[in-house]
Amino acid sequence: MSTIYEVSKLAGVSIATVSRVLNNNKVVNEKTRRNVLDVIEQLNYRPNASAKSLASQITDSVGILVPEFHGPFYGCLMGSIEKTLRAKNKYALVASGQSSEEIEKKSIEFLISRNCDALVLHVEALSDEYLIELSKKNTPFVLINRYIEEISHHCIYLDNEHGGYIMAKYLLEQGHRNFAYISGPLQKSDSKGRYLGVQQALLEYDISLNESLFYQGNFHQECGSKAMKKFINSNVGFTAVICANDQMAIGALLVAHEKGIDIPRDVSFIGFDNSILAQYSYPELSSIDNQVENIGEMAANWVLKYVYQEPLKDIEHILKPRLINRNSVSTLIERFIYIS
Amino acid sequence: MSTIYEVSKLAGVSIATVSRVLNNNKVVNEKTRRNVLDVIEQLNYRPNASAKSLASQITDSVGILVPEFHGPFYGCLMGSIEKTLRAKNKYALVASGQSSEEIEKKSIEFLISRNCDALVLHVEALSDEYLIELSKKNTPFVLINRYIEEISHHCIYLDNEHGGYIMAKYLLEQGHRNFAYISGPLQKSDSKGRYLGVQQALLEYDISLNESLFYQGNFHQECGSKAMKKFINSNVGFTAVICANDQMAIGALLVAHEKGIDIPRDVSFIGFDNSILAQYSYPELSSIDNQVENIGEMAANWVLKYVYQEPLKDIEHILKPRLINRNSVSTLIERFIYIS
DNA sequence: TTGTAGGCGTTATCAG
DNA sequence: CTGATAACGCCTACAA
Repeated sequence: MSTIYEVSKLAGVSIATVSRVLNNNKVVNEKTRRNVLDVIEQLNYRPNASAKSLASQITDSVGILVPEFHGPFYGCLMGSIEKTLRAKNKYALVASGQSSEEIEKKSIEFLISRNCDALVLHVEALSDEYLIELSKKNTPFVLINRYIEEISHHCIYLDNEHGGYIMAKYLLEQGHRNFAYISGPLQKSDSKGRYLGVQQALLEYDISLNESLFYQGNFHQECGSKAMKKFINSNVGFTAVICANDQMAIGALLVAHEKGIDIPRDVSFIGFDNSILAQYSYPELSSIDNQVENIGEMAANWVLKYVYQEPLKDIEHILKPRLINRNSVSTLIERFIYIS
Repeated sequence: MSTIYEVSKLAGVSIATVSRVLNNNKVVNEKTRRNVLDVIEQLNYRPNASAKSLASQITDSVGILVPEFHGPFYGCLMGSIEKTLRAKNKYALVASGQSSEEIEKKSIEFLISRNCDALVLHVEALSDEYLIELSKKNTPFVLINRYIEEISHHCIYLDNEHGGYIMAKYLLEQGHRNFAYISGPLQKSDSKGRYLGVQQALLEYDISLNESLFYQGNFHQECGSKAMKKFINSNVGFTAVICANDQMAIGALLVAHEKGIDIPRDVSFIGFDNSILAQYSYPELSSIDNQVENIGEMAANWVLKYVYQEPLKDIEHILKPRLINRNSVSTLIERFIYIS
């Protein structure tokens, strides 16, 4: 691999000049710039990243920490971050935190020790205090899908409450009045937000959730199945099941199938996340888009703007979810009209 | 951030000695090592990665190139690679190739220019020639799920032929004799392998595939649906549909549902990949495990063994798929016995 | 067993 | 506008 010295020698200039053209420093004469550029091409010279980092304190790399790489959410998130970063010649260094406080902590140190210019964090186990403390250190970071007031400028997240609101609202508008709700773990802020949003919509119609038609799950499929069984056994009537994510919705669908329930004729279902599962389920599941790609892009833009001084317009910190309608919700209104 | 100089000063030794204890060089006296270690702890010293790389020509980072980050396969792959690497304090740098020859090429240069010690490549558009040429350059690499004879030592891949064989064999053993087959694009080696394996199993039973019961798709869901429609319209009888991946199987399932076909009573289905979709489909889909995690781990081990000289046992280059049985295949034999 | 000193390939400050 | 030259922080012969 050729070095800046060889370029300077062949071009008949000093390494300082070569460095200037490499970094687009305006002061160099157009003629010498051309000449240097030619030699660079000719030698197929590529600057050494380590040397550059050592001298400039900039690595052009940003660390991404997510709980895990598989699953529909994090892949998309990383994908859109990398794509956005990459367009500006920045590198993505990745690590998984596995939802363990210790591993998340270590991963952050791991990434910092690699001199990442910035971090994008989707952490679950780390405390607010730790993150607030981290914000006082040297490495800037963005926090995905988590809101901490003291460092709100670092936070980019989905408006879960609005998401919960629109999913319930939609069902209400279709004429549904009797709901079952499968929640995520309520100590998690996203679950809480979704639940609050749902309740708010119900409140507007003076409806409250029957206790036997509420189930708190952990976002996995099996909970959805358990929940559905509980609902059916309760013998309390309902026409729609609202699920805090798609996986639990699928779990519930499976049980409904087993029990011979016709979907959406007998019972409607709506999920959250608009994950790939929603498209592939039977029937295809109506769901709430979680904006994962936009969030990733926004996070990358945050870094580009505030860390790399790229001229970008304002960062949106709160992303709004949208309803994606498929085939799992029936309109009671139409049917009613039709029948009568 | 403290440097090696500060450590050396406080410990009363030279930086060379500090460097030695950092790199576990045996020659240093146990007492001075302890002392240095203490000071390192005390100062919370972390070696500067850029400086280390510049001096040693080793970055401890390996580049991973996959077509995309989302989807069930690549997330798992990256996850298992990162986990394995991470356990040995190596970093994962990621890039997406987007199945475009140009982008794949640029991504490789991108990763090489970052001084990756090695690459793990899952590329689709790049030619064999390019990769063979690449193998002559400085940066070692592993090639995932692709076999090129000239650089076979670099290749780690699934035995697709065996996978095709066991999926057909299993159905045969359950008494099925009339098959429909939904293939992937046959110019791709994995599709070809799976197809060959299936044919081989059929051959053992003197069965050949009816042309109207063959469909070449592109691994996406819609193809599965189209294929299923074609099969049904052909009016040729079949009791089982063999699908070259899960997504197409799901597409076919959807159509089967629409047509009121009872699965698996009327028709059995089997997929390939054992992706998350297989668990979440209705009915849960029997499938062939594609060993993605083992492949990722093996690739990382390849790098650890041959690039970082970690003492590891032999690398398996060909991974064997396994049958994962769920609820989408019926046994004709039992039914026959039962009826008679 | 330890220390000295040159080198890794850039960037950036000062003179010129 | 260009050129010397001192960092940047670490590794590694070579010497002692």
